Parts: sequence; C-alpha cells; structure tokens
Amino acid sequence: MPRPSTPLLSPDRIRSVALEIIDRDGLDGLSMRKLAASLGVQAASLYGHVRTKDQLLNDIASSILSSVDVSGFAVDWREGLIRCARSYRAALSSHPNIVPFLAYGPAGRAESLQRLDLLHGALVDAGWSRREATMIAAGLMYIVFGSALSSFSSGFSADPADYSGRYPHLDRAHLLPAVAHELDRDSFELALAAFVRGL
Amino acid sequence: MPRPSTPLLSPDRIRSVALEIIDRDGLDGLSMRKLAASLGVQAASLYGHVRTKDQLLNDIASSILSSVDVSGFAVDWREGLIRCARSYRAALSSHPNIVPFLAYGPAGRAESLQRLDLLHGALVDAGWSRREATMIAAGLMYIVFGSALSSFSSGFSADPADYSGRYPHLDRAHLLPAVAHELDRDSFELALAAFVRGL
DNA sequence: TGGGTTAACCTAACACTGTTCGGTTAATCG
DNA sequence: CGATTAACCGAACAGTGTTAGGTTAACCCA
Repeated sequence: MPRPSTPLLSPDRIRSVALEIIDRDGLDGLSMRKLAASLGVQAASLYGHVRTKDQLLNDIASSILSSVDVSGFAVDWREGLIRCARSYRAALSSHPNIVPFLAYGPAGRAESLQRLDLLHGALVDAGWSRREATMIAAGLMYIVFGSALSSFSSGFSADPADYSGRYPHLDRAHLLPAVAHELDRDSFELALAAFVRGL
Repeated sequence: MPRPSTPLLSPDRIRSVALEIIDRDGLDGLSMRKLAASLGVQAASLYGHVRTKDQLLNDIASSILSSVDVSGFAVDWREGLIRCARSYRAALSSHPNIVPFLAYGPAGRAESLQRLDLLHGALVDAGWSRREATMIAAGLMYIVFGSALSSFSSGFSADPADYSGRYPHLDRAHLLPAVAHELDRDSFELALAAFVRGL
C-alpha cells in the first residue's frame, strides 16, 4: 500500500488501540506487529508516529495518570491525601494490566511529578517538614501501587483443593476471586484510612 | 561437548547464577542464552534441569520469600505484623530487581500462602473477624510491595535541571537518589507505623 | 568384563520480538 | 507543473524462549 488518501495512523489512534489490546490481552499480549495488524497496517509504519514501544507505553501511562485528582488539598491535607489516593487507584485499576509496567520505570513522568509537587507543597503548608512530607507522599504511593498490583486477592486460585488441609486458616481462600473486586476496594480503603489516621 | 564426567549443571547452581545476573543486570538482563554462557554451557542444556524460564523465576522468588519471618505473632499481633512486614521487605529489597516479576504473577507461591495462613490465623485469634483479617493482611502487603517496588525515591533523576522551575516544591528532588536507600527505609517505617497504629 | 540404559550435553531450528533501512507512491506547496 | 515531504511497505537484523534429534560419557546389572 502506498501513501493512502487519508492517513490511517495517528499517535492518538495508536495509543488508544494499544490500550485496548493491553486491557484485553495483558501487557505481554501487546506486540508492535499485533498492534499494527489491529490498525490495518505493517509494523514498520508505526515508527513514523511513535519513537519506540517503551515511549508508547509511557505515553499511555501518562494519559491514564492525567486523570488523578489533587483538588482535595483545597479542603485540608487529610482529605487531600484520601481523595488523591482514591482517584490514583481508580485510574490504575481501570487498566490493571499496565500497572506492572509502571512498577518498572522511573516515576519521572511529568504527570506524576506535577501531582507530587502539589501534594508535597500542601503537606509542607500544613506544617509537616519537607522530609516528612516526602515520606508521607511515599507511604501513600506504597498503598496505591500495592493495591493496584493486586497480586493479592486476584492471585488466589478458585480451586478449594489448593488450600484445604494444607492451610487451615485459608480454607475459604478459594472464595476470594468471586469477591476480589469488592474486597480489594475495601482492603484499600481500610489501609488508607488506617494510614491517614495513624499519621 | 558430550556428557561431562562431573555434571556442570544443577537446579541450585542455575538458580544461584540466574539470581546473580538479575541482581547485576536487572530482570531484562537475564536471558537463557546469557545464563547458559555464564554456566559454561549452551542454552538448550538448561531445559534438562529447569522446566521453563518462568518456572525458574518462580523458584528463585520462592527461595527469596522463604526467609520471611512470622515468629513475632507469638508476642502479639501488632508486633507480629510489624516484624513480618520488616522481614518481608528486607527479603525483597535484598534483590530489588526481581520485585517487578512478583508484581506480575499470582501470589500463589507455597511460601507466601503458608505465611499468609499463619498471619491470618493470628489475627483471627486476636479477635478480628475473618474478613477484617484478610483486609489487614492485604493492607500490609500493599505497603510491603509498594515500598519494595521503590519506583518512588529511586525513580528520581539526579539532574537538578529536571525539576527546578517546573516543580517548585520538588526543587531538591535531585538529592533523593543519594539518600534514596535511607529515605525508602524511613518511609516504609513511617507507613508501617501509621498503618498499624491506625488499625 | 561387557551391553544396555540413561543422563547430560550439543547443534540446529522454529516462531516470535523490537527496530531499521531503502523503496514506492500520494498529497501538498511554491 | 515540479519538487518536496509524508505515509506506508517489504525485507532484514539481532535477539528472545523453546523444542527436536543426535552424540557421548557414566552407570547398573548380568
């Protein structure tokens, strides 16, 4: 195919279809050839619009994180922490398959830094030292990312035989997958509440 | 090379050298061919001792997690939570490059389940409901894994120019890598203390 | 001591991966 | 109308995990 009358590709369309594939087939399910095929194109054509696969994933991650809400700090810092953590987790858990990618790289994404800066400033304004503010922000990220990884409740097998006998206190662990979603949310809320209350 | 007089390979040796490579070159730095070369062998030979690369990584992960200490529950549940979290984090941060792998898969490793069972039982014995015990255990894992990912402090650039101006409250963020280790530990301790206190 | 079996390694290949190079054609601008 | 540029393609490169089939040494038993 020569140059088409109307372009088939655009960075936006590439990102959007790539995210669909990640959501459907997982992070390993995304390859440049498969992505190109989904776009009706050859793999090499993608590199006219995207610098590298890693950059593509970073851009996708950034666009997901851009929905994080840090407006709560206008009220007070506790409310700010809680709202920020909730919307952060909501953003991540709407596309859980990309979370392991975030676990790799540096947090040097502009979106993250901008929000982190605001969070840090609000904590300092509330009277915390710079060092304390950094640690509190880190602790909040621990809970957010830890819960978003969710290799916890969703990591349990659905087969009772895997647990009964061997792990007496986990004899109902096989029920977890069924209520994993709800339990994950509640566990996150409990951890968040306990953390903020304990500060 | 035909069959050697004394075997060159054993599952233990493979695991140990693989972990060395991961520690030195990162998770992506480990390939079966490179591992084989480090062992003075061809890649195909590994498959006589190891079922698959994924299985190899799982075995390595299990052996790392086997050092997690849950003895603190003999004292009381708060002490148990704190000690368990500390030794869990210590185990992970002694080989930080393998943590992203753990973020992928199910937590269905026998070592994890055994410790989780004990933790769950101790919390129930202390008067928490089964559901609460599950959520508390989950919250603890959030903090442990979140802090072990450490895409936080170690994710900052060492170049001041990346921050100054753009992010007013992060104008000293470039100092983070230098004290990342210490700050990570302190942030973890703060989060852990706040979480347990807040329960 | 000899013969068969098995264990341990090898070479070669398969189907992938991300990425680059050079070519072809259509749209666009002066 | 001519030159430039943008958009796509085919083919290739070096790398990946993994498997099949072959070769030889070590081991066990008669």
